[in-house]
Amino acid sequence: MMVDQRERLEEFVKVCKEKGLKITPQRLAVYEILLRREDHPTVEEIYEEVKEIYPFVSLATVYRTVETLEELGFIRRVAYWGSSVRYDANIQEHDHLVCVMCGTILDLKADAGCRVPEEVNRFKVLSHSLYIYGVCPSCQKKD
Amino acid sequence: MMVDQRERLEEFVKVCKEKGLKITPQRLAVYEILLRREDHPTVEEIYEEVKEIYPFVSLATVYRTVETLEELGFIRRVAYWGSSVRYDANIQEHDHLVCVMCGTILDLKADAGCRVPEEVNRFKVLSHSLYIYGVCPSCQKKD
DNA sequence: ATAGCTGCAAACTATTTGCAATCCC
DNA sequence: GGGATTGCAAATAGTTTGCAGCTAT
Repeated sequence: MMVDQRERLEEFVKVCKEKGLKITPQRLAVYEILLRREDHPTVEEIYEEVKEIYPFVSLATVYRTVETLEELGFIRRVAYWGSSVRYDANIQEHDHLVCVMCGTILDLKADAGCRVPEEVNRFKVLSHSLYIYGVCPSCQKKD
Repeated sequence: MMVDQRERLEEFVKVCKEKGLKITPQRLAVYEILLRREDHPTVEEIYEEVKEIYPFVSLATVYRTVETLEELGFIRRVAYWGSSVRYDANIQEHDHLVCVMCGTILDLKADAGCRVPEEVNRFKVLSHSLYIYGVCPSCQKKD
């Protein structure tokens, strides 16, 4: 697990070098945080965590960094309900478990068994993901 | 199809009366538009269409109306990629076909065969939906 | 008559952008 | 050194809200 994250980080450094992008501490921090977290944080949440290490970081930088990471294909924007975008460093196909009360989104390893054809309604299919909506254990208690 | 829409509209009127909500032309127009359209419009798009009939309608009213319709369970917010929320008057369980180029979202009738258990990871499951991402025919041409 | 709605404008929240100073390679 | 990146502040885009007048029941 840890090893995999390190590999991903090294891959990121490699790709940045290839593209002439600079390896800044802020960039590494944002990607590390996203690799470590499993709850698909918002940009604001990533910012709060980066600030613990680099107190002078600006929110705009975090926005620009996630944009870069997304363009390079290292992270994905998660389809969401709430008012802000959430990001996910797990770029393999996987399903999502969404709490409709608090908005938390967890990854589900196993594909629930959907087989999606390469073409649907004349759309060229690129990927798919299954969203399961429910109430998480901690929100069930609140009720 | 038309009949079904009329039924839904009558049901809406009935529920409004029960709850002491007023049946205003703006409300009916918004719901009618959502029933008729199959592309999950944004609030702005609904507003543009309502304006054709009621030129003095305000965007805020459309926002308030979709909120009401959502609370009453007549429409659903669709998980989305773009920057604005999209709404869907089809409240039955169904899957979505999303164009990653233009953001259009189409409904897919047939369930792709996912069987989701009632409890996953200790979440109480309420519903689920499958998102298939791809490129729509018209965006394929643009490339 | 009156509670609920509407339109307007102002407020808010999330995100993007321009720019001068700064930092990696 | 020099282009890329950053932090700040200002600008946008999407959405919400307060309020006075209007409308459906």
